[in-house]
Amino acid sequence: MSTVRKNRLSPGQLGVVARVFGVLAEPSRLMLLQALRDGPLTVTELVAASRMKQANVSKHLAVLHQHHLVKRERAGITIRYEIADPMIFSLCNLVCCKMERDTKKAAAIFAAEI
Amino acid sequence: MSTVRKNRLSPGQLGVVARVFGVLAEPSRLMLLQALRDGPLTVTELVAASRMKQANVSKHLAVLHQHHLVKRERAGITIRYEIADPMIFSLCNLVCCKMERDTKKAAAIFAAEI
DNA sequence: TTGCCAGATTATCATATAACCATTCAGTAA
DNA sequence: TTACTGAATGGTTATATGATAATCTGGCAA
Repeated sequence: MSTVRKNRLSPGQLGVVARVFGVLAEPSRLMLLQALRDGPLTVTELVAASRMKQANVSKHLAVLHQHHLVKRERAGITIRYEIADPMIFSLCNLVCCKMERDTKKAAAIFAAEI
Repeated sequence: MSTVRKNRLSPGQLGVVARVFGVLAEPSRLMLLQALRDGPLTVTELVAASRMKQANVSKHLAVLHQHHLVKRERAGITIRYEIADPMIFSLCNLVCCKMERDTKKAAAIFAAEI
């Protein structure tokens, strides 16, 4: 594992990585992922949870599924989506912690100026 | 710290997180970050390393700087950029490891692309 | 079969952004 | 001051992506 840790990535690999980040670069999709954090949900439930139109939810779910971030499973007439890779939450936590650091830093600077 | 670990994020916070992912969703910017991995570089050096036009490099650096992913420092007539937060590499490693896992499942498709 | 419902797909519009070129700004030296 | 150079900025074009409405599909029940 981790042949990537030392070596540089090729332009092609960078493209793939960028693509994954691009999938996460949408608040609507992050909201859907967050809604799925406690377990699988159907599309209808996600529509209710996100206050987005059904077509919109469906499209975002398609993008997430395409990049293997969610799994789908038929349950009778409905379809249940669930998180495919908990790594997503590690990613979000890293970014959130960074946000907190930046905020504290900004607050400290602000306080120092007064 | 990590008040974020349990709670849901507000739409506003999701927007900020998405924004950071959006900054990383560009192969050109990832390439610049990768080039900066071993230490600070000037804009000219980055232009050479990335094979991009100077204006393009400058704009991407501005985006990275705006989101506190790189720091800038004047050195006489030149400006040296450097990584502001090594967390970036943790992010990339997570995504790369995920790629490796996914690739094992569909090695043929990925190999064809390279 | 028909009707219904959950979900996917399509078409269209608007917005966002990257690449390129030319220009401008800022720092240094003569 | 002027000339030179590294870096930033503006404008334009092309492409990509998101939101919405309307339509289509596929499974289930009567």
